[in-house]
Amino acid sequence: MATSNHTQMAVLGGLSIAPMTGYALREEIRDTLGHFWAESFGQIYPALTELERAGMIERVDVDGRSSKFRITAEGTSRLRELLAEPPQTAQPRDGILLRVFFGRQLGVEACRRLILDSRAQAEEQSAELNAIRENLETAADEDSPFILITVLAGIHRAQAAIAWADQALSVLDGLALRSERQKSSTEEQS
Amino acid sequence: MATSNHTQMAVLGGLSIAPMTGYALREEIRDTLGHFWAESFGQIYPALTELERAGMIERVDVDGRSSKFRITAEGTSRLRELLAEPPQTAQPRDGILLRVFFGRQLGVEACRRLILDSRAQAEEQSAELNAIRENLETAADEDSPFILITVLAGIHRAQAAIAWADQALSVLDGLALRSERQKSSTEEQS
DNA sequence: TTGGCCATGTAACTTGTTACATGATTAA
DNA sequence: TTAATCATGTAACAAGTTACATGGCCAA
Repeated sequence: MATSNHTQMAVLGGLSIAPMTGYALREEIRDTLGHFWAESFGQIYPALTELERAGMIERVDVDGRSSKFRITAEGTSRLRELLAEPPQTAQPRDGILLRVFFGRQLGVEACRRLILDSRAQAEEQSAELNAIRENLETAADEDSPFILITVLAGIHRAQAAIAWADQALSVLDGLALRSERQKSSTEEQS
Repeated sequence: MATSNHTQMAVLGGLSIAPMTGYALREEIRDTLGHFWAESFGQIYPALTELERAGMIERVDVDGRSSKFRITAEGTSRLRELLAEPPQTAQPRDGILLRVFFGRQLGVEACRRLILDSRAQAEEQSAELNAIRENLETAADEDSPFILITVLAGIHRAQAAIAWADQALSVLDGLALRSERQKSSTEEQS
């Protein structure tokens, strides 16, 4: 499979920060871009092969089984080219919202659980990112302000998810209350 | 291509609200789930064929070139089954954040433009969804509270995107200021 | 000596988009 | 009569995940 521009972008971008092996690249991407990006081995290794063939990256520190890759001058200009392309926003797909949308079929209780779970996850994420944020705010290298901005995005999103969950739960409470009243008024009629 | 569970979920879900043609289904999905879900014709038509063969949906109003589909009892129970499956959150991929992350390569000005664009989009989205929200809050049918919850999610996200953009821009301003000062102090030294 | 991590790579599969082909109906 | 919209469907392509295969190194 020919690798996508996006994967090339992530790979070249990673190597623009420091030379490393394919394995380390995956780890780096998972740990630092994890909250808004993902690449699997099945993408990274073919991308490395392709980029090397095109002279965008080169091997250094070849030591038998493993080798670090370094970005070349052509690679850097290719990276800048890719970054300058307009970002095509992928179609959003949110399994939780899809389930909530059809909540009448799923049932109020199951909806509540879904929302509570996603709230808990957002809390966790927010805490994690805030820890990273503190380190970044004192860092002085050239990359960290940009990294900080992406972390702030994650924090805002997590906070929004929490606020949404609370509001959603109160809507569901109102729903439960209403059906409760309906039930009792039906009983009175009978 | 065998259709995915998610597409089946969306198709069965759509038909659980009202019987309609494949074409109308696409429109409905685009217009009401649009801010968190997408399906293309290439997914919908094979899914309809498959679901019909499995007895989950059936044709009504066949009029030569077009036919409406209605969900059957088996279809409804299949839908409930699918909805109850744990939502697997797809790997997030945000092209804007990826570009900002490598902002040192992309340049501060290009970053600013990206962020401003995404802010404008979020403003638009927020306005659109707020209009929908007003209609939903007065609606009284059984589906609308759930739909309202998904709309609220979109509004919270859009607001978060706006707040993030403003914060990000102020980080970039600080960066520009700092490099400005560095330049002038270098000039003093020379 | 065994299990875990580092490291590389491939193949099969799943998922989804886009472009194309076709044709009816309807409004300007 | 011509363009837009409704409607259905397929084929080619693109993108990405997962599982598998392989093997060295190191610590308990």
